Amino acid sequence: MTDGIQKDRLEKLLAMQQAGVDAYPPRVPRGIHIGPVLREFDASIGKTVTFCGRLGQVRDFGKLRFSHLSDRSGSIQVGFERDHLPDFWPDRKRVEANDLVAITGELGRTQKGEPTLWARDVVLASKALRAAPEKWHGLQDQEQRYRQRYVDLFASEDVRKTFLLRSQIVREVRAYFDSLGYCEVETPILQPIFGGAAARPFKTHHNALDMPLYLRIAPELYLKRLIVGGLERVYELGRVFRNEGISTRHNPEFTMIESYEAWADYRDIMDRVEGLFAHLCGAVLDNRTVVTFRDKQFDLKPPFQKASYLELFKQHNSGLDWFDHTAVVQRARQLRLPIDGIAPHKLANDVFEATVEDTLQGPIFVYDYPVAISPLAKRTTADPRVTERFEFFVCGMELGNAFSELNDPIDQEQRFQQQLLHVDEEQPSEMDVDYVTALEYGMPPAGGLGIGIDRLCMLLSGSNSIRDVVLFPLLRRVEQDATVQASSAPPTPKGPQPKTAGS
RNA sequence: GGGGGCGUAGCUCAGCCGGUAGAGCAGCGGCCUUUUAAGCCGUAGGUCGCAGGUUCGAGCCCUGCCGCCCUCACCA
Repeated sequence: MTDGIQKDRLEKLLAMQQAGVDAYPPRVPRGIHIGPVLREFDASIGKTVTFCGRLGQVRDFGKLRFSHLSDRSGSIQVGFERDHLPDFWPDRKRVEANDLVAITGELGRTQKGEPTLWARDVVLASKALRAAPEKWHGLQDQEQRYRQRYVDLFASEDVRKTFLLRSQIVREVRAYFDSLGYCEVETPILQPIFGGAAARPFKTHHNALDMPLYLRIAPELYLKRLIVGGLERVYELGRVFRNEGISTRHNPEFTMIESYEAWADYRDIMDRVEGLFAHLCGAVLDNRTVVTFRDKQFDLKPPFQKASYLELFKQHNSGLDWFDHTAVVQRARQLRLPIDGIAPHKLANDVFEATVEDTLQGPIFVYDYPVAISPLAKRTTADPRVTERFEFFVCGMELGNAFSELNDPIDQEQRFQQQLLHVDEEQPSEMDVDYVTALEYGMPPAGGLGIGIDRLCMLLSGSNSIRDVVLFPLLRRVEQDATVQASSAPPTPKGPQPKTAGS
């Protein structure tokens, strides 16, 4: 722990403590936010205020010192004058960049017009024992940015802005569904049978019940039980977990919203998606509709493009029929896709993803997916091989998935049976019988929707990696420094070391 | 899991052909009451990711390992 602590800072701390200063006082004068004051600064000149925040680099002129003080809302210059700070002056060099302080002073401007808080009282709120990253370059090391997000956040205004934007997006997504009469619900994260998507789950165990459990890969099957129960419009915004690869678009735990609306079909849900984007552009992008993502511009103003899944498949595979297995295998071979042991419908979808997905600049709705890859969606009346389902894409990235929910219990049971023929790690090994039972009690026609909130945030904030919109992305654990372990647990001379909490 | 790149002072980065470990910022001492990447003078600071190997000699070459980034595969 003492590894990164700077000796000089520790010495300053000790010197102040010996002089009777509490470097970590229980409370300090509470201030007001800097940002609002700066926005109407001229009206505040001459007033005495208190600001609390983190101190920036000090510019020292002997009897005069300047620094900046930053809080969440903004940053203002602080002027320290010897003649106005008789009590603080002896400690001036012990309170330095990165320390947290509460400063009371008079608002004014310098000769060059810079808004400045002329300090009259400085209270140390918390002494920092580590230095902040260099002001000019900031924190460049990606790994350190993710592992020590707290540093990244205070060192970079852009990072702060991104996560404040995310907070706003989440709030406005909720507001949108709330405004349509949806109610927010919470369903189990620990599930005895996982379902609602195709993905490998995380497995865990409940001791008292001596029962294996899975962390949910989707809330879908529980939410539709609530539609059976008559809640009519529900959504859940929360974490799901998929035990799969990590990439710039995938984090093992991610946030998604799923919504279900009774008496609606997938066309209605398209309207919901467009409505949501319109709402978000208004509420979090100041009515901008064009965003820059991965060096391209995308106009999120509805209506979005629409294209049929099977048509797109044909277009990008020289007229190939999705259902012609022999031809699909041939094409897959041509594309050098893995073929062995892949179920026909999965292979055909692999070909779709390999040939079509990257071309979907969007925003675009891709609609009417084959039933074989849509086990929970209702068939179209025109073609029973196809379902009323759409996904929507921006920049080749899938943002969401929606369909007219299958409410025919007999069809649903058959499809579950069908899935059990191709059991792999991504499929539950048993049927969710209770879900079928729920459908047997009768579920109204309903339209459902799932949206990846992290990806939505990537798009709206222009972030290239999901890790830039997840505060603490999953990273491999690094072995703690030996000195840390030694100081946190007394060494035992023999026998195996008990594992410390968190290991 | 495959391919590519990276890891040097608290931070940002140099380091040639293998020959004493470098700069800027931050720190410390000094000067300065209008700076805002302040300036000037001085000073201190290193497990070169870890472990081996080759060599008279390794930050540099070789092998293994650890971690991160990009990319492909799987997925949303």
